[in-house]
Amino acid sequence: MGRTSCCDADGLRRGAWTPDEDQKLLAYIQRHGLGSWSSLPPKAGLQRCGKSCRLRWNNYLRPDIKRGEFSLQEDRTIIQLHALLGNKWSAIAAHLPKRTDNEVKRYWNSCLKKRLAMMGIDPVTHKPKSTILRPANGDPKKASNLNHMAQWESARLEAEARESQLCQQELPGSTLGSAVASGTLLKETTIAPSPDLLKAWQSLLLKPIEGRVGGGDVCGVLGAQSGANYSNGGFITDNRSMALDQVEDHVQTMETISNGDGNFFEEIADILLSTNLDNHSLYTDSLITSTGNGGNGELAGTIINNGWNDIVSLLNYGLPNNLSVV
DNA sequence: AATGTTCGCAACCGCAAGTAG
DNA sequence: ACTACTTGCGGTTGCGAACAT
Repeated sequence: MGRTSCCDADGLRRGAWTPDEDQKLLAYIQRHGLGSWSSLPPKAGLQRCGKSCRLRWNNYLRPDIKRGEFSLQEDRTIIQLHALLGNKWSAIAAHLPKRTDNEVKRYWNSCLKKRLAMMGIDPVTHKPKSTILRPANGDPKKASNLNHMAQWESARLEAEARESQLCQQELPGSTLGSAVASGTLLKETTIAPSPDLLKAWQSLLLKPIEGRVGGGDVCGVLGAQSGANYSNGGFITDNRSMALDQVEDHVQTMETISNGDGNFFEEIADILLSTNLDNHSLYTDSLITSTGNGGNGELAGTIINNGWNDIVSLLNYGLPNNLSVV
């Protein structure tokens, strides 16, 4: 489109596809299935490069493509996965049945990004633009955690509001809303994670370990505690290594689940519950021990706990009803 | 009605990773 | 181990329709 292309040199066509070309490509793939894209065009009688054919097929001709408006559920999934994965459009699209990465990307750029901006949330960082949360004790790391929580909570509340509105409008007397709120929908949804989602999840789990000195994102409060003291290991006890083992076990479990037939999110929920995260036991009690300034431990535990709640929110509120086993 | 602007969409480009020879 | 080729991905562009002035 206005630019020089490799196709031009070969005298190949470019630009919009004609119905005739679509028909030729469709007919060829129906007859021979998918194979080498580079050798397909001449065999199919098309004067296109293989790349162009692949794109046309993947973004338009594939029979399992859903077109039209995105549902609220899809909106929510995109926003939450984008917060988790960033611009990994193919990974996000993998969790939206029948949607292409191109369409998800376009929808994000043309619609969702603006919507978030209007809500005062930075679509890149997913953090509130003008934070009402002052940096805790002037510590930017703590402020970062609080901002992160704020954006998650904001998205969650918005979704919750819409859900409840839908329930009232479409399903009077339905228990859907309470099911969503209580997380019981989790049990009814079978879904496996994409490798990217799994990776993101693992990084969340391991972040407080790897980044214990410098601090991190959701759980980076350890660094905010007292970087200097942690850097010489002064407050790390045996309990800590036990806790690390626990976390690493969970990561291994996650990998097992992701390879099996289990319900990924259900298993995660079980892990979270079995680890007593609600009681801050994993980090507050095991990792943050006698710091000599006790109050910080409580604060950190609260933030960490909220961090986990963010993830649980993703699991509970972000589960699209229409997703099936990947 | 004419013109300018915005938006939605399809398609292209370049890069990186994977694979075959 | 190296190279050439293929494929997948994310960013970007151009076109046309819809909307605003």
